[in-house]
Amino acid sequence: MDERLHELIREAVRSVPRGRVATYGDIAARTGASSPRIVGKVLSEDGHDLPWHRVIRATGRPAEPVARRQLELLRAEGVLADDGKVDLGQYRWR
DNA sequence: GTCATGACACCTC
DNA sequence: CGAGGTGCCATGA
Repeated sequence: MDERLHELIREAVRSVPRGRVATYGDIAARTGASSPRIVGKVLSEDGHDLPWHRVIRATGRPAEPVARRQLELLRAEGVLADDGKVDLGQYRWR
């Protein structure tokens, strides 16, 4: 794994504004990651100190393993989820 | 080298 | 809108 890319991804996640969200694909495209999967890997391994809850899947639903906690954190920032699904059209970053 | 796994995305039906 | 199949790529056995 390229360390520079690793840092770029962390930086991109850090740059997501409070009250907004981004998809794994968005972060991947913005950082040049070869695949959205890489983003998920970085978050799971080294995302504990990042606003990881602002990164969700393209469907608007958070990743399964942390879905419950993620929705709470988002709700605390003003990102409302309709039946576990975030309105990307409204909250998607840039 | 092959095979399986996973905080994913996209296309079809 | 959803379910299923396919593509994707780093990692570890």
